[in-house]
Amino acid sequence: MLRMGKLTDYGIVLMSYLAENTRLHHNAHTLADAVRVPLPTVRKVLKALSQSGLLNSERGVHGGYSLAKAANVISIAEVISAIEGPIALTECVSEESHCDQEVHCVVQTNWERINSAVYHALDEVKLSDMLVQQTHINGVSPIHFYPSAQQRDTATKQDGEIHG
Amino acid sequence: MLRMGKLTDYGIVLMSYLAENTRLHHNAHTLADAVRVPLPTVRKVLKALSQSGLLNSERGVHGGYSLAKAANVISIAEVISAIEGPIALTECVSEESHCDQEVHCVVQTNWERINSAVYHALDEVKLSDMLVQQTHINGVSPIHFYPSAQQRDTATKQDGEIHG
DNA sequence: CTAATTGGGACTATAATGGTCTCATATTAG
DNA sequence: CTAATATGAGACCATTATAGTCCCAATTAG
Repeated sequence: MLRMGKLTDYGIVLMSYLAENTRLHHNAHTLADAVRVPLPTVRKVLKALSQSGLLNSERGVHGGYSLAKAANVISIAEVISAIEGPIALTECVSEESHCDQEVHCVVQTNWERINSAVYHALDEVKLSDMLVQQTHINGVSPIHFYPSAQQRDTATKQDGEIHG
Repeated sequence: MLRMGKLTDYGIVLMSYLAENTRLHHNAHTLADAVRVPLPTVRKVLKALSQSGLLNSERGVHGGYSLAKAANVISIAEVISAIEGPIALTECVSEESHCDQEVHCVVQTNWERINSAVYHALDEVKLSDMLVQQTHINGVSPIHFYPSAQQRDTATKQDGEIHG
């Protein structure tokens, strides 16, 4: 399986939630509650998202987070990059890598071709595309991403995967 | 970084090498030597590739491996799937997953959309695309994927990344 | 029968990830 | 001005996944 971290998973869910509920006031606590993910973990993700400029953050008593751009302008590639770093399937195509065997390597250019294909694919999918197909009216009812606390607690404990 | 295992990396290099040198006889030892990757590891990768039907294998004294299909028919998606398993960025979209929270999860369908985009992108890149842009004449001179054993041993040891 | 080769699977050390915690900084309310 | 609430930055550890290695069975040629 081509791997993406759980944190990135959380990130997309959080962004989707924020895109759905633009009216409400969102802080880390509220979001952790809505998304049913432990608060410290949610904070970590939110931190990364705001550092990358995808979220606006405000400190202080009435601080919180909000989308920095419209949902149809934010691509999934951006969200993934914000948390996983630049999209690159192997080390050698990323900027910081300095592989000793670089001079001898012939595969590099072709790897960039693969990465480019993946990046463009992810860049065409926008955050707003994650919201469609919901059976609710006009954005009034917020998405129910996760089971309620009670449901989660009564469920036979699996491995904590947040969606399945 | 969106992660792909090193073994998959080796796999693509091996497949590329086989595509370049269809004439030669290839066994695990020969390939390990050509690609400058430890023999046991190469064997592991070759095993996975032949199990997925991308390589034909023959046992016995003069056994070895050869491409099961033409290089322009084998997609990178196939090679990746052979080693990493089905291409899925998160657990929930793979077949075997059985997440307790499945019934409550609304994000799933949209995840499939992302995965589909990535898969199609990788499926359009063929193994033959990895061979172009080489400055050699008509496939006579084999690709020099890796430094010679001497070069590798004298190089300051990094983390063993095979290309960069 | 012996040598060479792949097939299948177990095993271990290392590295990456997820998750948590603590303190510093900022902002508002009273 | 102080207390309360919120984010920012970063250290820390346990768990998990991966890479890499090794062993033995099965197969084939000479």
